[in-house]
Amino acid sequence: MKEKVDEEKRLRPLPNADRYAQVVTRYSPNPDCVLHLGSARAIVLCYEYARMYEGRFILRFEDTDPKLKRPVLEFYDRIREDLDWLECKPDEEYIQSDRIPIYYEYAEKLLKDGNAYVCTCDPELLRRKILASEPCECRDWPPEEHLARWQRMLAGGYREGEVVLRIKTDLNHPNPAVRDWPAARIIDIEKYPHPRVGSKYKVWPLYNLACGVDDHLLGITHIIRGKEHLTNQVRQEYMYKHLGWKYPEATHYGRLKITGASLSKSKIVQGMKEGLYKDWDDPRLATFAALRRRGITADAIKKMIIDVGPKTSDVTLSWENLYAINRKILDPTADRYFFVPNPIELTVKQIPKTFTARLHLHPEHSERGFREYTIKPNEDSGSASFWVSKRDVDASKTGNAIRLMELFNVEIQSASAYSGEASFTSESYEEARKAKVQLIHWIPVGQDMPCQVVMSDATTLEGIAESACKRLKPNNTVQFERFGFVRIDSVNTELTAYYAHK
RNA sequence: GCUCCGGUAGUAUAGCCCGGUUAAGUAUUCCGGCCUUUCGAGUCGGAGACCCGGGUCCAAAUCCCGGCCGGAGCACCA
Repeated sequence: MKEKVDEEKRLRPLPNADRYAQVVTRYSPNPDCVLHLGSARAIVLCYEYARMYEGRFILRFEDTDPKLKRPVLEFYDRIREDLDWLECKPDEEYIQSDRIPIYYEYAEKLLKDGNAYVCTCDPELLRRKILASEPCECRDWPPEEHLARWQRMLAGGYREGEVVLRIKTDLNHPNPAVRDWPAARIIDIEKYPHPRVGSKYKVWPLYNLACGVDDHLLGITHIIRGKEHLTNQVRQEYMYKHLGWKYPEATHYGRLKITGASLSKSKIVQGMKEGLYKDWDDPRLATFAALRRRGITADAIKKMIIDVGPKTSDVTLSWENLYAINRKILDPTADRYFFVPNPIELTVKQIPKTFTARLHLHPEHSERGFREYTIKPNEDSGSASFWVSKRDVDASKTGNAIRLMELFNVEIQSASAYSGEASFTSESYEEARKAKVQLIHWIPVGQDMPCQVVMSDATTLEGIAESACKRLKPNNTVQFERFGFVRIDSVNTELTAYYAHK
């Protein structure tokens, strides 16, 4: 009784899921770049877990740094599009820059209860104090004083860098990074206006304040994020304690890398600025936009992420693996067509009659139909011309037999850089098969269209596609036989396709 | 340097918490056979791993200690 056949790999259960009425997860990107494969772990895991427990999945834009990690308007939509494409549609969406007053409210409460303070110390001095586990001179002033400073902060009575709101923790905490962490600061908002709310707010919450408050307010039960946030959990737990809240269950997974491609936002942005990449979907990038354009399916990405799971160790994915998953998805559905890269014109002589070739769109699904080509030899010479790949002709030396798939067998007589000559030898497939001759694909000259394939290194391969490709539509994913799977990008008088993988 | 994590075949993952029929399973990869009018798919077979050293125990990938290696954090970033 081995019922392993259809056993899809499943996610391990979420910790303490049964303690909550409904599981709520969130994905909270900073809209300062497009999404890429590195983001997939958070997105897919959050979404899939929410689905698995019939819970909710929330998208929350964390755009509270108008200066250093400046949000860019176009990315809000691009991120929504990416999530859409991944079929990880959020049930709710929030934008932190719309919620600034809420963070102010909790900052005030923290201040009032003496759990936070507005520090006016010199940053360098403060740093030394904290490292030495000593309070700065502001820390122990009465709450009223700090509340007053806070009001002055909001009113614009301080300049950028002069003050910072800090949450009291434990000055003796072994990790200096959690001691009295900063929660809000002033931004020179005239100089660095926020793309959505402009110069409306001078005081901006830092990650732990905004994220911590939101996770509680939005009812997040399970936080799934990268392990770079491990100490943020420790920091936020102090704030939760001050506020009398219970911290959600938190899972911190390791970094995701993929061989050969950089998953660093800053490098992607930099490459774009320098013009190294034409666009966010440059095939060399591992952005979702690029993967999509290359015909990598959202399902393949999801499957791979579920396979990887939420472990804390870093993983280095390999493209081969992604391709293998994608190929399994594409193979049953992709129609087959002929594409000849680096074509040469092969003239076949002594063709005894008119041939009609019927080429199935899919080898295992004949019901999908076929393409049909009629080969009518020239009345005088008895010859006809085909586009065939130079590589195929080169591989079979002069005198060798090859078979044009589903058509007839020929013998190569000569070949140069751009053309070649061959003569018809027989029609029978069995004969070719017995002799184990190479089967190659072909396109009748005249029943063709120019085609270029953009490869994964952004180079372009010029060639010729069969004329049946004229009916293809952008976004179709097909297999060019003996070449690989491609996604059709545009169809006009010529065809442009993006290479996915073999 | 300090504070934390983690190390199973090329890659990824299961097993570890609750030590013992797993002589470590699965996917991919690679090699070979079969099949196939694609260099795709399918199918059959093969190759390939518990970081190292101690300890506990009848028994350790599993527990303990040390080392090595890798990663994360140590921002008025997220």
